[in-house]
Amino acid sequence: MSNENEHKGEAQKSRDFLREEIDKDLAEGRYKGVITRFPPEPNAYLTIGHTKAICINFGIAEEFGGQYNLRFDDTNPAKEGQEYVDAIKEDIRWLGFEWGEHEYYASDYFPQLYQWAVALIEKGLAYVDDQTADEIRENRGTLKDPGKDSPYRERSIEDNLDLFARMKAGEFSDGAKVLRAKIDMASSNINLRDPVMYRILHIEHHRAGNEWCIYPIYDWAHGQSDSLEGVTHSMCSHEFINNRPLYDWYIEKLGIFPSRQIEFARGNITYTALSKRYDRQLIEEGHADGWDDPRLYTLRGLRRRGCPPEAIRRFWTEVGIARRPNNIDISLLEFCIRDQLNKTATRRMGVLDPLKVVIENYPEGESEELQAINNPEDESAGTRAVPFSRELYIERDDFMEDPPRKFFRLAPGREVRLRYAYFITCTEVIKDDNGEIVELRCTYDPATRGGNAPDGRKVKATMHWVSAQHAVEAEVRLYDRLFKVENPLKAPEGGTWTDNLNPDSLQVLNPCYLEPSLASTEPGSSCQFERLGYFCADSKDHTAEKPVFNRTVTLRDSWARAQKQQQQQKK
RNA sequence: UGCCUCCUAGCACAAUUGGUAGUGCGCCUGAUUCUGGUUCAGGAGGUUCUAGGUUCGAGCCCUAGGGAGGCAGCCA
Repeated sequence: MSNENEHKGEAQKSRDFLREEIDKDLAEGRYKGVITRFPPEPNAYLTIGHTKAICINFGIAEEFGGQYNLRFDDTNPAKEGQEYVDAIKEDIRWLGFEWGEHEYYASDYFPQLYQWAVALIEKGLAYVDDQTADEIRENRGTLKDPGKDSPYRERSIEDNLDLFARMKAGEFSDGAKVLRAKIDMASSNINLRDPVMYRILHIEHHRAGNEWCIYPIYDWAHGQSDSLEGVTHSMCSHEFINNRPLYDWYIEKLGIFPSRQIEFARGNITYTALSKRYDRQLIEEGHADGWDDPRLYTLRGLRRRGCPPEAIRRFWTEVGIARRPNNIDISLLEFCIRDQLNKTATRRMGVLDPLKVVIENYPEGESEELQAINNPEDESAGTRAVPFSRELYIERDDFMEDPPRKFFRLAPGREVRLRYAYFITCTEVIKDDNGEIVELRCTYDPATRGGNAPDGRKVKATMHWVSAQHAVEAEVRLYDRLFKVENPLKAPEGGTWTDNLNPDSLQVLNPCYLEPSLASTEPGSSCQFERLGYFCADSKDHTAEKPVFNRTVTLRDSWARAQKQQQQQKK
């Protein structure tokens, strides 16, 4: 009671216009409760772009104690299929929403839609048009100029009823006729220039089979489906704003439950090309490895990359909702991923670019186990044992022979801490004929076991390491942004958009050396490689014998940032 | 050039509906730390697209202009 806001969580963020509109509708008694829907077309895999609509529709319904429906907008059998239905359901569940019994299909409404179409014909509000697709397009006019009435516009109701019935009966070939709403060919809103309601398609539907050869167009199916389901708030992206007058027209003329469509701006994200068309091209041309390529922003790709679903939901609440065009910085998503994983991911040690270290005063052939904390942010995660021995691997860039002033890590004569283990001091650098460093000789201080010096002396760096004889060999895939420019769809002069691809978006490291506990990681699960980043055991290729990890995102790294800045200054 | 929507720090959004601008991310500084992570403290950064007008007072209302995006599938 002391602070009501504390219990509201996300909802206490200042209210966006959608929630305000719903508040108003409820207060005015326009609707008694809240029912929303997410209406995917089952013709592609979901991307992070779709999840904004899911989070808004499902999230708001949940918040208002209402109901949310998953409805497949399966009105175009030419492009749709069951495999997408299954994939979409799986992806939404992974995101964290459960629609329960409220799973619907526009195709289940085909009979009702047909009856309503007949009703509109009877009211003189719809007619069968014999014009070809080209003629219809020509007569629609342009953005500036009004359209022309179809020569078939004034057919009698009887003729229309008869023709429409025969369309349904399969008497006509694809494209021979359409049913159109009779509205206004001179409307400044092109959607109102006698929009097509039905087209003839002699194609089997993945659910309705061969029962139908006429299929409703989006505008004619969508609003009516909303109404049938009692959807109160049909929240969709901005590009449908010009369709709203038509949405309202159908509902009004039919006199059915008045669902309300409200539009919000879709979320554009820097460095991404969120569209099935572009993803498909990337896959077909081999720039990406399939719909679950970890560099893609499909939900399958994100999942395989190791992005937790909580991060995606958090991302959209951080972004907020507005009507203005936007371009969200991808680093906000990265922040959400790190923040989530920081709280939940167990810590492990893994060396990606190994440099051998021999502890000269550590007895040969011996080893011991040291206790390491699994997650400093979560005490309940407990501890584990990590083996230590005379020969170790450390990260190559944790050593510099001739370090600059602010480099705190290992260097000749310098003492650092090996995490959870000992202080070591570098005594000798061994190089090959090319002058390449191949090995370091060090000594350790047995008194610092566990990582602290009894005499209280400090070191400036703590480094991760792996015992050579106990290490597990693994492949690690370092993913980076797929594109090197913020807006990948903007082709460079004289080139195409794929010229924007980042050639270094995937770097495969092999062999990497990981602490032994990592071999038993479950495919798909995440952990932090200390000091490096968050990694995820690959859901396809990872096995105990041959571990494969994907880098989800690096840790924030102020040292790397400073380095980068220095390099840029030199230029 | 028609219609629709929009314009507030680098990015995304707020501003109790007319009372001289805040939040998160990003950036910078410092403290803490067995992760150059986390956490904490502090800081920089805005002519609220422009110009007029109404008003004691305008980010908000009015007028004009500018800019961005969407719309001409028998796709959704």
